[in-house]
Amino acid sequence: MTTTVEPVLHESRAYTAHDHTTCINSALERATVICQEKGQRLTALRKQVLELVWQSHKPVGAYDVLAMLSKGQERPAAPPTVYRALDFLLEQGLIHRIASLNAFIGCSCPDTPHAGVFLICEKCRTTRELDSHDNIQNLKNAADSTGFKTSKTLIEISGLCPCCQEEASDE
Amino acid sequence: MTTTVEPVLHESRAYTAHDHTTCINSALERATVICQEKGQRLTALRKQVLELVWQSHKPVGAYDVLAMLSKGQERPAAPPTVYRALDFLLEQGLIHRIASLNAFIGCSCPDTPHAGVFLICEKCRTTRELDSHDNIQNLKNAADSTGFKTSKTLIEISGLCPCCQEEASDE
DNA sequence: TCAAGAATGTTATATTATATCCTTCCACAT
DNA sequence: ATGTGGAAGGATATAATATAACATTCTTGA
Repeated sequence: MTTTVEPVLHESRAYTAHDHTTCINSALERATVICQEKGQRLTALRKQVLELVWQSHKPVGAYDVLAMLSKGQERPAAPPTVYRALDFLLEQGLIHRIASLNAFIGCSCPDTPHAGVFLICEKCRTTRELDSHDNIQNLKNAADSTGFKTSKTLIEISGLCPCCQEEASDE
Repeated sequence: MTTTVEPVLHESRAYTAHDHTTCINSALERATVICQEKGQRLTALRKQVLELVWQSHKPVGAYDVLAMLSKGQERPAAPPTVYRALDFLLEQGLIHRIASLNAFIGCSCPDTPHAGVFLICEKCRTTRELDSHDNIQNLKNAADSTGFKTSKTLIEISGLCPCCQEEASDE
């Protein structure tokens, strides 16, 4: 007998219309708590950058954040400002980096550190995080069985999200 | 009962001393045949770039290739020259791109198109390609079971190769 | 209150990648 | 053999991403 492992979607709302302010607020609140518990300083800037990353369910480039951050400011922010904030958020596990897009996305389950599996829509870029712990473990095992010692896994899956598949079939 | 799937290492020599000219030559020969069969033109430039990518079992940056290519030339090559050759080699499946390093590595089994699983040593950067077809398939299934339609998978595993683990324990 | 370290600001530059236009080369039909 | 069309490569410029290095400000705790 085989145990079927159901993949769990961390951010199940990514594809459907929803009150996105809830996503943002809950992300900010959780971040606040997490940083407090760890004795890390979620400064105003870092919080703002986190909020900007969470503006959508699509990965955001550092320079997009930079532009949003600078909007309306007399003196625009400089790249290191953003990269440092992003680095902090990465370290705290509050965001993930999507290597194939050179972009960043809010982590939908920052409470426990984890390697993400990302489903990236090639059409609309909406990106969903999959909790595929067993698959990751299997990969790790495969790697380690060759004598390798795994420290990080990076898994990015590109394709079409359900919405964009529908649109494609309409045409 | 469970079937244990043994991972297959495509380039088993990556970590051990070996006559690397054999690796290069065999890669070039296979590339020649593959392109001939597909009616693709493996021009002198493309062949040279492939050879340069194969100089080691570590991913090589486009600008590294550029520098090697320009070495000794009166007029150095320009970036598009290299990127075009690399794009061609990627399309033909003769090399892979390692997104986490913005670098390229020769494909050790270019005869059949495939998604790679890469074991990247964080210390010496030696990178080995793992044939982990079943794991990839499982991941795809997990993704597709959520309504996603997978087209590409990117899997990069960082850690320590056997050699660098030994060195670390020596210290 | 002051000192130390963390965070941010500022300037400059490194690194990676692409757009565009022009020239050359090659395969093929004539 | 020769012209032609499209692919390949050369050349120039610039876009996009990321970091180095140093100055200033802020925070926290002694």
